[in-house]
Amino acid sequence: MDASGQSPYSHRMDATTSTRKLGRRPKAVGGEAAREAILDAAERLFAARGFNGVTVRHIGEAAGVDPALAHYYFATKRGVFDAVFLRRAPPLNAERERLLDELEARPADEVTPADVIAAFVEPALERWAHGGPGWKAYLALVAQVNNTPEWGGETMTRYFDPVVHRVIALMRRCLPDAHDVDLYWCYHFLSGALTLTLAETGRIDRLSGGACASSDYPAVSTRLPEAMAAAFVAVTARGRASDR
Amino acid sequence: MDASGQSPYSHRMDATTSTRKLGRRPKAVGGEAAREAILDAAERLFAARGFNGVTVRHIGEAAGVDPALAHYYFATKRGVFDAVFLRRAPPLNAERERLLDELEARPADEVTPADVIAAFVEPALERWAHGGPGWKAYLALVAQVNNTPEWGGETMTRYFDPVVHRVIALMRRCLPDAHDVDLYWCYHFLSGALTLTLAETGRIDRLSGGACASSDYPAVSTRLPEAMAAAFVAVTARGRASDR
DNA sequence: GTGTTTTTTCAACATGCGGTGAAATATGAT
DNA sequence: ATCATATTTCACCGCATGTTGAAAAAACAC
Repeated sequence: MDASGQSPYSHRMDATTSTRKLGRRPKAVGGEAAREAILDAAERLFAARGFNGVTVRHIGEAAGVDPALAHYYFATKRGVFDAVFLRRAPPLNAERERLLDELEARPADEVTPADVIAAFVEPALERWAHGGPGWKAYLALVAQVNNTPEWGGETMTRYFDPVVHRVIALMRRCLPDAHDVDLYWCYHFLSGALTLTLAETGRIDRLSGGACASSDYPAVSTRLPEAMAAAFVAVTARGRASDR
Repeated sequence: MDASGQSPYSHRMDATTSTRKLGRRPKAVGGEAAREAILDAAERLFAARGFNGVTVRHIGEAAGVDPALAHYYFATKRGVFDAVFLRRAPPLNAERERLLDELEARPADEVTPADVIAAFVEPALERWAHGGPGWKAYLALVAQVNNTPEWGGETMTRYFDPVVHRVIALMRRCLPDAHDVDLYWCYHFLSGALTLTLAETGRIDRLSGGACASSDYPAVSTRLPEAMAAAFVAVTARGRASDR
């Protein structure tokens, strides 16, 4: 379709270091700025209204940019969405891996289920609370995708399964008698509790008559690991007669 | 706009009893059949692809009906959605209320947190497992709305808050030392775990390599109340120094 | 049958959609 | 300045959208 030498759509995470020196690829700072503006706007809009509730024109307008630029950089609307989803996954997972490394280095009897859960949820919760509106929108988007039938499950699998497998493995280590099926189901419950929190629908605010706030990071940070650790312990405590 | 005597869009839950007798309103059985066909098709499509992922033409085609009929019966696409959401809420909540009545009639020390949770989740899980594809789609739709920012929280509040307040009240009765804030947050986690289950994304199937199935009703029914009851107990066990 | 009302079909509307391709502009090397 | 490339703008395409109003068909009362 395009006869130009360089195909435009590519994830260039590099080139940010040498923006002003010469080299064979100057690339332009203006280009990257527009690209990021599109991603930021799309991130916020997709999180608020879902993939089908947003148009390329909305994104362009919100980013202060011609809508056709979205196609120039990402080829298609779905390409914009994928780029949004991809952008913040590596740093988030990297910190999760780092915390899991620390736990793995400790003796097994010095690691509690709450520690493992905290290593999984805390990197997300911390960015959700203190990472700025971009992270907040991104995590709400992840939460939304996690609860979307059909392609939701597959998308989450692709981006987040490796770290989850490590969480399960660590949990297995500190709950040696647990059946794997129980561990998977408990992770499933944990995942649901976490993603509903990140979605920040405001329902708990209304339900509690203002006693609780959807955005209350300390309230979640102290209760979620405690609650779900108890869930893991209770469910895996005894041999189970039924199923499998 | 319309000069005819009877405005067409109205929730007529009556008239089903006297369909064949005379009276001033014969109403027609064909009409109700088409109406239900539209709701069934819309239910399935909205659950699978979300409000904005479905068109009125899709609904008409899936229902085997002219798309304009959707406007004849429900005035607008949003009207179809609201009618879908409304249709199955009363029977679901009615059974929840019935089970909560039973628990309320029992002495407080004979009701466990797991009982209260089961009274809340079991009516949903049972229909999800054995209620047929209509209920399955409906519950997936509820799950999706529950995790939708902005209007998701408000919609859920309107339809489901009364029964949730009764759940909290019963939980307060069997955990007398609990702080209300802790109860609300634990309900929030429970709600997240339940709705992710009902969304049935298939993620746990992939994650577990087939050891777990998203649609495994006994697996959920035995574990979810147990897990979340332990969460309630653990979080509310002690006086909490932080927040509030 | 006639007449009335409800239900269904059909064609069309204004608008907005994702996407395209060429022209215009900016950028930087030589 | 000149040229090549990267970026941005703009007009436009074909198509799908929600919705409408009038006509046709069916259902029913008499």
